Amino acid sequence: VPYRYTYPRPVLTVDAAVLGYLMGGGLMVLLIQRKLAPERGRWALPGGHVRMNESIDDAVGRELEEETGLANVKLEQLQAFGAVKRDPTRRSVTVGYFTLVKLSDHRVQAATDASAAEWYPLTRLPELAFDHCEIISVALQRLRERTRTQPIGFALLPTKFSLTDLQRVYEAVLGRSLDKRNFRKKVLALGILQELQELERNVPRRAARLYRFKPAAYRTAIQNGIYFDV
Amino acid sequence: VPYRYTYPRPVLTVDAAVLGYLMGGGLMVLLIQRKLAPERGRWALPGGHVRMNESIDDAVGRELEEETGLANVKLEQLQAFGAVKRDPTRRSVTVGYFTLVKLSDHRVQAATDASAAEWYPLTRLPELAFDHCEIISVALQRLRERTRTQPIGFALLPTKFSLTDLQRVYEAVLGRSLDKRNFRKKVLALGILQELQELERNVPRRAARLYRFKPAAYRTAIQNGIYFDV
DNA sequence: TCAAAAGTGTTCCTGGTACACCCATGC
DNA sequence: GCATGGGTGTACCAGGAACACTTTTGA
Repeated sequence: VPYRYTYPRPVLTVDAAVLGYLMGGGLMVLLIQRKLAPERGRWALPGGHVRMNESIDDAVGRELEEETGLANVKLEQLQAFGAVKRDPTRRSVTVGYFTLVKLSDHRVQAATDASAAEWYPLTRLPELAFDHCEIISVALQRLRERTRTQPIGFALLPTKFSLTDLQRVYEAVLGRSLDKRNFRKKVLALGILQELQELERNVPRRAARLYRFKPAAYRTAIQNGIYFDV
Repeated sequence: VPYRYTYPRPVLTVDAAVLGYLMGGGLMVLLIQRKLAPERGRWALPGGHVRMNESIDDAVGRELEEETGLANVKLEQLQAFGAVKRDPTRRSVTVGYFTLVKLSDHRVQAATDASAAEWYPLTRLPELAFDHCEIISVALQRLRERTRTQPIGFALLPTKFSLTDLQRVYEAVLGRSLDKRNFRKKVLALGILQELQELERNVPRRAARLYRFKPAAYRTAIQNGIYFDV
């Protein structure tokens, strides 16, 4: 039974830019290969149609899980993308979302409308469907703003990490190098890091001390925001 | 002829939170009274349906002009609002926009789907249709962030204004009072103000000097952003 | 002469920035 | 012993914050 409306309606979709950090590889984004038209076979952000009985926030979480297996991820809305020709085959409007995940936490796996799901480095993206390249660039912009007010590094790193790891994350996100001494001073001053009695293993140099974030202080920081001007 | 689709589609609309500043009255928002269902007779943000052959950015400008007479206004997107029950009568998703205008520049006039168009102070809003109250609060939040990076005062004030006028704008937006001497020092240091050989008239006190912004320097500031931490 | 707001500088202190050398480890 | 990154402290400077009195004008 087709659905009938007095006036035409654009298709409404949601898309998720899920970012992760690969040690030694920089920022990564999770892509799927489309199994269906339009843009069949091309790489794209996970996403899909909004159903009538779910909010757009719920829709993007569902689509992400369906297509990549990533579940229980809290996504933040970026904005709507509504250029007339963004989908050459029909009028569609999408709402972009983004989030940060630890690569180590998630083994991604293609499913439903995706024939593959893979992490790609932001610096070497394949040709993407629709305006997904623009969505990713808005996500990156948002992430850069976020560094000032949220402890983003900890969403991206494994539980235990060295201060150098953390600095590399910030350098990858901001796209510039930072002063080691000043970075450590500032990040330790936030008071959300706990020094562990543990060092890196199997490195061909002096092993770095490992840290983790203090869960309570970290939650407070997330909620109240921080002021971290690197 | 009704339009038919294989899957159901939410209605897609756009809404504009147009903010102005009234001397002595604080921040104002432009509202219309709805002439049509749903929410007929209730006050709401100007807005309406997105057509198939226009971008969402174009749609919001068109709707604003149609309903209030405000034309050639550059609106900035906030985000999409897509809770399932935001419109109790049907599934609809809206994209919120906002902009700043000089009250003095615009005589608003209701038209098409609006039976009235009026400025309301943000502090005394009537009961609003749908989730428009939330859209306004997101707009205000965005405006506060904007004070750091854009010379917002000048979008809201008449061409000639005193430094006290400008300070009142920032106080209204930020919701706190500012130190007069520090404010003047900082705002003059931006180098986008031109001192005029002209004073206020008809005030029952010492008249304040008037300023205007230097057009060239102002445009540069808009483009490159400023750093203005009041 | 009173009320009301205009206009004006200085001091203190915090916090950012720049900067170089020794240390520990694995090979 | 050498290459590699780990780890550490100081000095300078800019800019923010706090703060009070005199001036002008109209009523």
